[in-house]
Amino acid sequence: MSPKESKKFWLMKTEPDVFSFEDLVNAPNRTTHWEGVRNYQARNFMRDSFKKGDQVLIYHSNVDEPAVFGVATVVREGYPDHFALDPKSKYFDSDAKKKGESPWIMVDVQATHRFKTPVTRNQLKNIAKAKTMMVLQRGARLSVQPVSEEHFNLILELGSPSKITK
DNA sequence: GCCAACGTTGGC
DNA sequence: GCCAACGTTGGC
Repeated sequence: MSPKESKKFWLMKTEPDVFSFEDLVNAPNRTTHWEGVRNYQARNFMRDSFKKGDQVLIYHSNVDEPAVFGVATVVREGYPDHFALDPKSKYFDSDAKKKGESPWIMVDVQATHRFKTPVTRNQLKNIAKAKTMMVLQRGARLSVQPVSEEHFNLILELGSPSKITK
């Protein structure tokens, strides 16, 4: 991939009932493996394009007030999501089990900055420069998506990030 | 809770 | 390969 095509900024959705930004902050070393992505396009981003040091906006979906809560960084690049092979996991994939290997990919991310003010979807919808963000488009279900540097910086300004030091 | 939009599956 | 049926996502 040429440098021009490489992406440095991403957005990842999570349902906070399942795993919230604070869960990430409270995880050992503020780091977790981002398992359970079961969409090919999202997987391909993690497999082919995620690089160490890339920055990721963490977005809460499927809640009353969807919003970006903070920033994480990629600390381990794509590797097989073995939860697909574990019958006890909610992310079990019986086809993968039959083949004996997982076609799914996860990455490790570490929380770096918490927003003093989460940047809400409603807020973004009212900002002209943000309207083209993928996450705001109607029917945009992709759970891992690229974000332009401009949009990333805009959201950082809006969120007043503070570095997490604990 | 509703339902539009989307991705996947499978019959043909 | 088409496309209807189905299951899921996720905003509202």
